[in-house]
Amino acid sequence: MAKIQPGNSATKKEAIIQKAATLFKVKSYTAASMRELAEMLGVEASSLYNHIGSKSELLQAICCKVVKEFAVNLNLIECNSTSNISKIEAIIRFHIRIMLYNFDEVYVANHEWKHLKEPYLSDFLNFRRSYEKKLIVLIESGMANNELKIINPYVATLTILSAVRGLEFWHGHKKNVSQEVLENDMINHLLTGLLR
Amino acid sequence: MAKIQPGNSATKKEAIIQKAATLFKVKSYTAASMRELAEMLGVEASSLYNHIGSKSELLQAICCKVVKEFAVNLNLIECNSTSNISKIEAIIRFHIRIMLYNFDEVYVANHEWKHLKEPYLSDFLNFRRSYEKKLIVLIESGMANNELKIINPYVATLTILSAVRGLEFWHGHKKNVSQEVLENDMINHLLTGLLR
DNA sequence: TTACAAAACTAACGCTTATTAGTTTTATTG
DNA sequence: CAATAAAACTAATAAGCGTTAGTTTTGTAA
Repeated sequence: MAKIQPGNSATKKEAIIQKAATLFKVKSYTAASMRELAEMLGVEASSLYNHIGSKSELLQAICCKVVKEFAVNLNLIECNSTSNISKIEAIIRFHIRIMLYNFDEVYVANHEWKHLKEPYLSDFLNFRRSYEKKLIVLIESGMANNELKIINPYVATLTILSAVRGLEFWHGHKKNVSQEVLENDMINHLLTGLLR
Repeated sequence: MAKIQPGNSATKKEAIIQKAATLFKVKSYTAASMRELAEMLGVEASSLYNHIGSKSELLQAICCKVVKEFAVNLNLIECNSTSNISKIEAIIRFHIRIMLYNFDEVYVANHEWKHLKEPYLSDFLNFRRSYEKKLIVLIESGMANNELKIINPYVATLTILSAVRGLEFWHGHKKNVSQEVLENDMINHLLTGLLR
């Protein structure tokens, strides 16, 4: 009869959510079982239900937490940064850092949101749409005042968001590239291009 | 007692694989059931086993087909293109086109490879690693002869591959952006940057 | 020490899963 | 028309799933 140790997390529920994120990342949401999750925590599956409501609640908690972190940060950047370019820079840096410090949860939100139930699924997709839209506006504004060259703003946004999303692949290889090089070179690439 | 119609596919097995790709894309591999797949084809689940060996064989077929298409194309580009820059251009164009014409299969390969069984899982990961490595070498070569500016070649490769991988999001919005604009602007962005 | 609440346990429920076996229908060929 | 092969069917299997009910243990505070 082992007990769930909150560990770094504040509550036992948070400890379960954190372990769930790790499990869902490795096995995917549908393939992961509550019995496996319980084993990671050293208890029986049914014991989890003293702390959580359901499996899908775990996914909701993970995705919701990630959404909040992106929302808070984008708001911060919109208020504090000056030029459009510096805002784009700050966004890229944030994506790299959240990938470093909250990898499991961000990965699960990016890959498993499909299995959210309503209304959480709609909420999640609406947030993503609005996040993308804000970036498009940012880039359009940068084009309007001659900071940026004229290309399709949706394509530019897609390129930037996809590039930072792809940082999940960097996570396995990070020993070869420092965080500073990654941030600076990716910003350099996306802003000034690869051509000499 | 409906029959499986090969439709555009050559054989009935290929028809099943194509429908499986669509189903796995929408529901994910683990959440998709053979009963659902059978329903899409208008037969009972057990009837599928007259044509295929197992569920996981379907995933293998999808991933294997995608790997082959990328392998063949990269080989073609390496032989026929001249400068490193034109090779990179050709690779980006190919990724955009395969996303347009083989979306379901590429999507499934990108998202569900995790559920491949050995040795197919190792084969898939090895291919991806070697594909990435070839791009790194391409970029290093471009830097060596002053075509490209000096940034970390792994970061540049990650940025490019992630950007084209992110084209899965374009698939839902493609009505607003033509294929030509997408190809040209993404190449423009990745090669010459966003800055004016 | 007693009382109470938190959180673990065991056992089971009803359901879904991929897959197999055995049978029947359909289509093709001699 | 008869024979054969392809491909459908029905029915059942064993395993695993999330979750619940009821019970027992554990830790805390009066």
